[in-house]
Amino acid sequence: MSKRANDSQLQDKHQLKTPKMELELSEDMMDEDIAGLDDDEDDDEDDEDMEGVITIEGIELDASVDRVKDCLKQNKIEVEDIDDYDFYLQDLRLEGQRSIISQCNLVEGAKQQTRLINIKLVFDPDFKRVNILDILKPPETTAKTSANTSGGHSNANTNNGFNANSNNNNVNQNSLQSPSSQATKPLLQPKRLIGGIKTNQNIEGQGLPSPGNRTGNNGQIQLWQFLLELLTDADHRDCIQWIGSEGEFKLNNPEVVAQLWGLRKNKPTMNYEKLSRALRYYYDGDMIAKVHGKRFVYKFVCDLKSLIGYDAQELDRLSKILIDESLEENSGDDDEEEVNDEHQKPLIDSESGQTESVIPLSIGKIKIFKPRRRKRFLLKKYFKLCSALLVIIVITVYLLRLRDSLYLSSNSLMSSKGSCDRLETTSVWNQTFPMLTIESALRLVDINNDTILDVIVPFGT
DNA sequence: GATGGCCTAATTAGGACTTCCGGTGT
DNA sequence: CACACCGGAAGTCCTAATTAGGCCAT
Repeated sequence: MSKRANDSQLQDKHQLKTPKMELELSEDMMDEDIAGLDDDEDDDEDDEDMEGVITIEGIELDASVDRVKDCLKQNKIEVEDIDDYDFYLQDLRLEGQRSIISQCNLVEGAKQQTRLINIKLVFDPDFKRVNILDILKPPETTAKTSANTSGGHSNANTNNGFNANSNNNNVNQNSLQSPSSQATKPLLQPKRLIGGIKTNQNIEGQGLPSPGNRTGNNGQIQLWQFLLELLTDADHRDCIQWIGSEGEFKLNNPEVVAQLWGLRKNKPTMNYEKLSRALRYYYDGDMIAKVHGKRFVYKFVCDLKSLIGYDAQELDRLSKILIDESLEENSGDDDEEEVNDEHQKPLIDSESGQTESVIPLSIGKIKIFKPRRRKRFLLKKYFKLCSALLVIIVITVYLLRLRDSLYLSSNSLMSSKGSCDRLETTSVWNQTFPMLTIESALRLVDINNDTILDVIVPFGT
């Protein structure tokens, strides 16, 4: 709501600043690329205060690592042997020729929402490694403009753009530009995509088809995702926050969290009692567990690192960095009064459809894992069933033995001859068998009709 | 007329909760 | 006693998959 207002204000501001540029650029990118670059340099320095971070703006959605390398070369990045560098996205090594997006599980819907992306990366010379920090989506207007102008962005076109950019030597603090992004640079309001979680609301909000997986809960945000989102959102640190570094988090204000959850799920009557029930369903799985003895404290017991690329500690740290970063950006953004809420976007952002500022895409290493709740549940059920069967079998055997013993005792009572007090063996017949292999249970049968049970030791050959 | 392809609507199946409630523990 | 917490049971909502039926072309 307020974010939306702020974002739109910001966009308005930019549009007022350079209304013409956008139009002209749409018609003739090449010329404006250079102009746009000059115009952008100041902004870039404001944008990128993090050390060594390079942003490539407006590169094609399906750009490969090699393509990014070309872009870096053409922008004269001062890194030796860039070809020797490997690209990593959240510890996942990316293949050079495949598109980056295809290697980080971008859903179909995301492809339909944008044709250009911004890539934030940082060099790690020690390990000859380029770490992709963020994949960002330019705002809707940018994407649309780009799409319109291109048949727009063909490859030939983009090459020109990078050449035009080669004036830019201050790479560490500046953003690199692809031509289509330069056209709209003043409008750029990058949206963090890494770790973004798709929500149906947002997709629908964009009037786009739900991309879909086949998990049965397609497109709907799950509670654990929502909690992660809140936990990485600076706006909600007062109602929910990490405690410790082991994935524990506390609902400082459970009712508020529940209301937010209800808001997201369109359940106005949601409260903590219901939310906690939903949380308890996670206990059967390996997603979230209760921290016993601590009120309103739960814990992510899943491997967040493999799940979303960050563990709890990193998420907490990164969200703090985001806050700091945003504060710096705000202080750098001297002349305008509006607050840029971009920094307050959660790392795990599946912001509701009400705020258009974030286009949530399942990109990056987010994979929607099904909690193994169902499986555990079925196993539990199976175990119960087996236990019940076992009990029945034990009882049956016990009853049978009881019956036998009763039968024996009744027989011995009936035969007044008294009980057996000694054993005597008598050879009835002799027979040699080649081999006795099968042994059965001992049986008591009255073979010679003397009313005394004979012991049968059955063997087979 | 038979067959196959395509499209659409209805049905089914399953996951993830939501709602309610009785009970337990602190 | 209040309140957090637990877990069973039934219901809801949503989506994907499957099925059925109609239409059309060959």
